[in-house]
Amino acid sequence: MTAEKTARRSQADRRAETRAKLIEAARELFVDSGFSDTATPDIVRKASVTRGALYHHFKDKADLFRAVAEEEAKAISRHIDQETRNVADPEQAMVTGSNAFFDAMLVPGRVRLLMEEAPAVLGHSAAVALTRANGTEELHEGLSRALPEHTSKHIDALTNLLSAAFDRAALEITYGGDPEVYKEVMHHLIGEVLKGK
Amino acid sequence: MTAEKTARRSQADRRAETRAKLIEAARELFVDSGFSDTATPDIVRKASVTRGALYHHFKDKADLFRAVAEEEAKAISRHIDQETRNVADPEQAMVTGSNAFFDAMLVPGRVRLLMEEAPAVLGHSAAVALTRANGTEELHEGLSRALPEHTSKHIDALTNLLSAAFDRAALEITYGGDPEVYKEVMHHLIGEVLKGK
DNA sequence: CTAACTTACATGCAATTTGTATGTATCATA
DNA sequence: TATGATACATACAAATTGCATGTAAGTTAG
Repeated sequence: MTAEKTARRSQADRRAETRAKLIEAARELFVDSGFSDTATPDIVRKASVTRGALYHHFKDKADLFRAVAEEEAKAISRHIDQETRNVADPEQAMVTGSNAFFDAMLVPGRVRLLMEEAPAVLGHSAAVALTRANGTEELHEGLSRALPEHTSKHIDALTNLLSAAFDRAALEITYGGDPEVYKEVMHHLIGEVLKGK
Repeated sequence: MTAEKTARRSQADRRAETRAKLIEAARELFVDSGFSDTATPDIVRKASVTRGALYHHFKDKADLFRAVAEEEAKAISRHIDQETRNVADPEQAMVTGSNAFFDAMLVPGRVRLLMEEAPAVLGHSAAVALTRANGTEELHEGLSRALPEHTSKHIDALTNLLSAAFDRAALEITYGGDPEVYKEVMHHLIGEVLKGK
């Protein structure tokens, strides 16, 4: 039974554990204070490790932020995939996916991390690449089916712009906007686009 | 004739001049390196003033950034207002305003400052407040005329979401996206929404 | 089983950077 | 021209970052 009492942990286990502790502690502080107002000594204190561990696992502070943001994006992806997994109809998948997106974005800190901090810390390209995997497929799929006469470049662009609207809606909701209003308007928006065939 | 040879400048003139120098130097560096990778000693060196002057005029580095961003937003506003000034028809004003927006956003650095850095440095609310004055009136006006059956809350939200799409389009264009494609899709998007009456 | 090696961390340090406190020059005004 | 206010200049203390170097824990060849 592999002697479970602290002794003789495998390297992989040690590694995974301290990485996880760092990412969790960093997430909390980045959410509370933002990237540049969070100091590495605070992070490691909260994680109960040393700065040496941090710089062993991550290239620099921004690299740690990247890891945090990636975890967050993956969690969102997982949630959306799980919700839409059994929805066959493309149009229904868009609705379900959209609701799942808003649902996932309610988790405290996600908006702050992915939409406010990430673009500045990682740059726009890297930031959208993170959320690129979030329900975009369902949206893209639905749009290209509904608008077959459009070129793929146009569909891509349209997906991108609607995706930006989704992001803004989530942003406004976390800043006190009425969730129902924004969801309705968002669905209205998509509805009009789909109708426009 | 107020002795124009460096001597005896008015306080207001001194003030305005060093403020302008600081804002201009800071703008260049913030655009090139981002907010947190720009150091105040570099800013004042480029502006040919001292750090004392900087902290006399601005509360802190973020306050200087705010001034830079405000200047930028005002410049955009001026350009849009100028272009739409003589357009009476609300629907035409939306088209003209939209083109003016994209035009204004082509000025190097604007996207970086207002859309990438500002949300992280000033927070989302302050950042959107800056661009709130940018062509939003034309958009809001056009939408509420075309969709009279919607509540004002819904019109506000719709304006906000379309505004986010505009922003994303400008962002993608500066990152190499095809301007024509994004403009077309943006106009298509608005067209569908207006039609949907 | 142990010596050699690799990985994971710990600690100390040097360089920047920020904001402030305090001093000085320039301008306005009575 | 004296007095006050405004606009800067300089010095400094504290905080922060990344790296360099040292040590311990884990892995593997023989």
